[in-house]
Amino acid sequence: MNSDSLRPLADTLKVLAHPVRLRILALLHAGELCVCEVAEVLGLAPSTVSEHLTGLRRTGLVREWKVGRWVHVALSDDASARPLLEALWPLMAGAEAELSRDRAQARILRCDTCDPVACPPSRTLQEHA
Amino acid sequence: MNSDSLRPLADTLKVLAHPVRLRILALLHAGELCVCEVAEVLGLAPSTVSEHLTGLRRTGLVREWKVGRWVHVALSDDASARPLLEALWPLMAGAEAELSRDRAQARILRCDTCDPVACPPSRTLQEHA
DNA sequence: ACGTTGTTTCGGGAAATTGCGAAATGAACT
DNA sequence: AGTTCATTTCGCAATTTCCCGAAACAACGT
Repeated sequence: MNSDSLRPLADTLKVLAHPVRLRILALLHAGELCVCEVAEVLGLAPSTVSEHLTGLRRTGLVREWKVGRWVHVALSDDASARPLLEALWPLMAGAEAELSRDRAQARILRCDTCDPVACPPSRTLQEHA
Repeated sequence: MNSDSLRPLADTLKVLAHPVRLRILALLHAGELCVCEVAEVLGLAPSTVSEHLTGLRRTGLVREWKVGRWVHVALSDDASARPLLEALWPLMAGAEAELSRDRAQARILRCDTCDPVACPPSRTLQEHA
C-alpha cells in the first residue's frame, strides 16, 4: 500500500515535466550559461527562472556556481545524472526547431564573451539586433 | 518566447511523475491485469485507479480493452511507446523491493485464473490469505 | 559609504492535481 | 425487468504549481 520508494524518481520526473525546464536543459546541453542569459533567451522574469533552476538543482541534473556577480549554470557531470539526461535528448528530438532557435539566441548573447569571467553577459537581445 | 513544441513531451512526463502511475506501469510490465486487480494491489479506490489509467492511456503508453464485464489493461506495444518505456525500467531499479511485492500480490490474485475471460478476477487479497 | 547589477526569497492570485465517495453507465446473469 | 458487479464520471476539498513584482541579498565599481 506504500509507494514511497518510487517517490524520488517521481519527484525528479515532476521537475522534468515542464516545457520551460526541458528548454533549460536543452539550452545547457549546448554549454554553460548564467541565470540572466537563460532568462533573456526564454523571455521570462529572472525570479521565475531562478525558481525553475532550484528545482533542477534539487534533482542533481544541474549544477550552479558563482562567477563574480553571476551564477553560472551547467548540466551536472555526475555519473548519477547521466542515464536520465541521455534518455532525454532523443525524446526532445521533435522540438529541435525551437531548441536550435534558443541555442542561436544564446550564441548571440555570448557572441563576444571569449572570457566568461571578464565579460558581462547581461546584454539584452535588442542590444544585439 | 514559446515553448509549445515541448508541451507534448512535458505532458507525458507529467503523467509519469507520480508514484502510483509508475507502480502501475511496473505492474503491467509483468503482464496484463484488469482495473479491479490493479486497485486491489495498490490499495486504492477504483475511481482513483480509473483516473490514473485514463492519464496513462492518453500518453499512449497503456492500452485498455473490454473483456466481458472487465476492462483489461496492458502496456502498449506501439513502436512510439517503446523508447520511453525502455528508458523507464532502469530508473525504477531502486524500487525493486516494493515492485516485486506488487507483482507477488498480482500473482496471488491471478493464481487460479488460467483463462482470463472465464475467471472473475475480483477476489480480494484477504480471500486468498 | 554609495549606487548598480545579478540573483534569490517572499507574498499572492490563477490554475492544475490528487484523492475520495456518491451517483451514473455498461455488461452480464437470473 | 431486475440485480449484480466492474468501471467511469462528477462534485468537492485539500494541496500544489506557476508566474510575477516587490523586497531582500550579495558582489562588484566608484
